[in-house]
Amino acid sequence: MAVAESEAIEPADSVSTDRRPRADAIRNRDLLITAAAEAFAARGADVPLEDIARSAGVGIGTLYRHFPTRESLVEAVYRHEIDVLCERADQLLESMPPEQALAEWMQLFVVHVATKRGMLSLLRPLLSTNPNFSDQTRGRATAAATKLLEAGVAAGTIRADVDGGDLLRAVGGICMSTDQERSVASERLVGLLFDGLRHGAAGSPSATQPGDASA
Amino acid sequence: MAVAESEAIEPADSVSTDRRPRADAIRNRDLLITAAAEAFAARGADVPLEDIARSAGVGIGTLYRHFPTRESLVEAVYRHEIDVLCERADQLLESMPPEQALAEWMQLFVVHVATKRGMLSLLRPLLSTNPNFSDQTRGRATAAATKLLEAGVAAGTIRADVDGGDLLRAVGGICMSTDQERSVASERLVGLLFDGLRHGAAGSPSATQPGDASA
DNA sequence: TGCAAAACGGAGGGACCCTCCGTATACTAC
DNA sequence: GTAGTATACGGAGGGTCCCTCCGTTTTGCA
Repeated sequence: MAVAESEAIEPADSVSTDRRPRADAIRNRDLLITAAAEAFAARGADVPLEDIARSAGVGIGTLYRHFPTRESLVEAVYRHEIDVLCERADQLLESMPPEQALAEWMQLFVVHVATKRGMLSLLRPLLSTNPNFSDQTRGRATAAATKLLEAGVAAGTIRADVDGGDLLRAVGGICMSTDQERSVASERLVGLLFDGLRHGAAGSPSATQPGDASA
Repeated sequence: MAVAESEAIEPADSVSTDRRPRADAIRNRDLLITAAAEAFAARGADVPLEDIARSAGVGIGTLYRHFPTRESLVEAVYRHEIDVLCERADQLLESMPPEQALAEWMQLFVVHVATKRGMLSLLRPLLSTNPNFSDQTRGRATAAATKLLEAGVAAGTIRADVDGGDLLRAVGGICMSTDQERSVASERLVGLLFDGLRHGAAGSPSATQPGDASA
């Protein structure tokens, strides 16, 4: 999985007083993020940074130049994972019916959370002490979820009384609560949730009232 | 603050196949717990264990013999803090009217949580992966809270519709949510909570219904 | 008072962190 | 193409902390 476009190097409107980074710098940064994502997922938040540098094929000095602290690396990995997830939402919507795209995306979300589990002990303090970072990432993810939901509502296959924020909280909550290694349970529960989203859609025979608490 | 009695060395009913520890071992263990509590509170969960050993006046080898892992030390400190808190509940009840004892104890609780804040990042995983340890400590604390409440109820100065578990959750929740360094806010909120406990006591002029949500 | 068992202390090897600076590489201007 | 320079790379090395191991000391019992 290539790191996506390294988030739009430089808006043209800014005077180029600070130049764009050199090509090798961009490449190495991406290699590091990819290697770090794998390492955190496989070996937890305490992986030696030297191992990450090695598996990315760069020197330890390069790692530290790009990411002065372990937290900054975790942050970059997290941001990148959110990027990928948002991007996939668009791709899925283009290639399949909205409700199927939504289902796929929710399962994708589970996988991504499982991947991030290793980083969790570092991610939590980061999110709680850094509100504008957490707002930003949450906002992006919510927007993607909303887009998927709205497409489903427009097609009449998804109920209209759930918004992106709700969906994210529900899926996230399920992933967090079933905190065991394997995510099979999460996948099943998220599937259940998805069925709930179909239930009571405009086109469905058995529409329920908004706010109805029935399972 | 001396470490209390090193939790009742050995019940007499067990055949002394395993002897009681030597006096210096007991003393050093207590010194280590005291030093660790201070160090964790002052410098967070990452204090070098060597510093703790030094400030306890023992060698690093001694620390490791008593507490093979950092977690085991954290656990011992936590257990000891709970001990002290429970003990103080009894002392307070003997030396002042029940509702005053309860008020004092709640404030004491705030101070103790503030003390433990440094250990929190190690304590959380410990509590969540080790259910019977958490049950045990929670049970002890709940018992102390219940005792204080019941004494107040018997005296007619504390309302009867709150149990020890509720109280602990409420006070604990307040301490956790106001997660800033200083605990002044916690102390004020806990004071507020205490006033709520007096409100609607048997002897109070303005009794409310159990379950009444009014402040 | 003597003697084992128990406990102590800290040297030392290993893992990891992070900085620093000599070397290599990619851009730019000509 | 080429020369020059800002930018980026790599990894040696010094520092911190971890944890084990074993010679020495202390304690409690007979």
